Amino acid sequence: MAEEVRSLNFIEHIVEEDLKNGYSRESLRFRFPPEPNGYLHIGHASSICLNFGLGLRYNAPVNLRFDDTNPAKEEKEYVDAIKDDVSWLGYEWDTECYASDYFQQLYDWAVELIKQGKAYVDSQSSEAIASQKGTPTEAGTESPFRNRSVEENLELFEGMKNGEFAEGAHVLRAKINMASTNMLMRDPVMYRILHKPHHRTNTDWCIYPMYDWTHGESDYIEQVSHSLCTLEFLPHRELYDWFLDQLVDSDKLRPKQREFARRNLSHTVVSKRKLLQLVESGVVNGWDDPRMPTISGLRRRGYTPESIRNFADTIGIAKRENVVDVSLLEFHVREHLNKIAPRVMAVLNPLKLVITNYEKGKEEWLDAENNPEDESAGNRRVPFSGELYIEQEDFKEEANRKFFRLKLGGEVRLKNGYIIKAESCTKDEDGNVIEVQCTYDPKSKSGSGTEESLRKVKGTLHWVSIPHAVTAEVRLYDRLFNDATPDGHKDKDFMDFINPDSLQKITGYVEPSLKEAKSGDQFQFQRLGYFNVDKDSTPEQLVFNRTVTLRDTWAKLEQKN
RNA sequence: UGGCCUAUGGUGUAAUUGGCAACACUACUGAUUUUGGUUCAGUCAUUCUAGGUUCGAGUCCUAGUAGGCCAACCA
Repeated sequence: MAEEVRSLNFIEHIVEEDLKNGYSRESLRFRFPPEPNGYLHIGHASSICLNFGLGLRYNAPVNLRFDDTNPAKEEKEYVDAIKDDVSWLGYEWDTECYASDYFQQLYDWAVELIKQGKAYVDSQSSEAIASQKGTPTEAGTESPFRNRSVEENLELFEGMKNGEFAEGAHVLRAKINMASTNMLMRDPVMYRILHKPHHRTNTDWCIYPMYDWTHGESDYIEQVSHSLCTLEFLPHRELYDWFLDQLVDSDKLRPKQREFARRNLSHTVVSKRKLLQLVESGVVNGWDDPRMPTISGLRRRGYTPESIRNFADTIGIAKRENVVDVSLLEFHVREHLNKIAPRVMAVLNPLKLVITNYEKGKEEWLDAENNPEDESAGNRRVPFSGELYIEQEDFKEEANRKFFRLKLGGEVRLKNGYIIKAESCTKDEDGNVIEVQCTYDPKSKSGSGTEESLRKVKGTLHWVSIPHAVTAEVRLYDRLFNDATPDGHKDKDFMDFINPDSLQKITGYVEPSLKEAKSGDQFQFQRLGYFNVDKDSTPEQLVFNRTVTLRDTWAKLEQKN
């Protein structure tokens, strides 16, 4: 067993340091805390892999906690989708938690804060409160309600809870410091009135705690040791700590918040608003469209959990701005699929090839290796006949020596089959080649062991026997955006960079072994790319998605010329 | 004009905490190959700038520069 030496990321360094300074290994606990207001995307995947990866590394529990404090935006549908996605990525959470389970405890603590004179009910409009907030360079001014008596605050807060007031009538604020250089410390709102049913607590509550007054406290209740979030929450840390200061019991673990940079993927957008816009404008066909950077989209596209986990592991975690090139993600799917995907033959851009010296009506079943990378994958049989499809790109009447494919008078091997020689071709009135006639060498059959079968020819083509071919709908996906950072331009909207050719639906011809392929099955169409069976697929009408093409050095060569 | 964070090849991350700048991807060479795939070998850096401390600085200090975050009854 070669021990892989991976250097620690800065979060792991922090944990190691804490371990050295008295934290016990048993006290470690992490959490992944999504708000159930949308679908998880590749950015969340990084966070999931970070937190659950830490759990695996330290054998520590990881909670899946839903940060469900805003009933206006949240739905059960999202809770279920999130659970699905985390599970699919291959992780098991210790406890399924909901911030809404802590509403009563949070309320009791808030009452405690009021009694200590550290929180007060403000009865101004949100606009008035905002205008008193000040700016980053100017201190704010104190609310006229800041010094209400404890009794009055208690009474009003209870009234808020009991539904005696309209939305917006009052809020509960922490009494901290209106002159703080940190805007978040200027008497932040802890509770607002929302007469909206919650997907779990229904109408039990009509006041809802804000993020800052929920997150750290939830971490504390769950005894999470390290609460990891993205960098934009860094200014929240002071407040996170202030709230904890008010209520932490010295014999219990005190959670700490640490921040890392969110990962940005090139050629994509990830904000919920923008993803929603893509869905609603019909640019894509839903949240799980294979072009979407959502986890469900990636899954439908044919990405494997392993490939996403390896990707997350490779890009690591740090604190600086970043744009990870999508080619790294593509590398990881190819790497994984190369090991596990059975090879099959499919022709997507057919050109008819007739073998003139092959006996009319004859068929043969040729032996084909399922996966050269995996001996245990075994073999299958592929039907061969005198009329085949090959790719149009694989034939030219004339070409230079760099062209390893079929040209008139040239030889090529048909994968798993015979060596053929192109003799002539026929064209339509526009001059397009519509059929190629060739002859084959009957002694050159692959695996037959004859001298002729061992003969080296430069090119090998994939093919499908026309009488045996199964037609299938094939969806060729490409990047959704033509720009590396579609939402990184001040003067242009990200929608301006939509790639109009991100989806091309064609009819392909596949070998008959694919007839039984089921939704989710993954294949390598040899020389073309990796494809999976879409959920739209039926036994009558197969549907394949192209996950990613194979690396194509020939295409690059051609492009240069 | 305030506070805070960040800066290492084209990209992302490392560097035993002051000791030969490493790994992966991309790109480019070449070898192997019944997938122009895979695999294998190789090429690509004034560590943002300027000073300083030190035998020695990516790492420490000072001053700049650039980028990011912060004024929701969102999370």
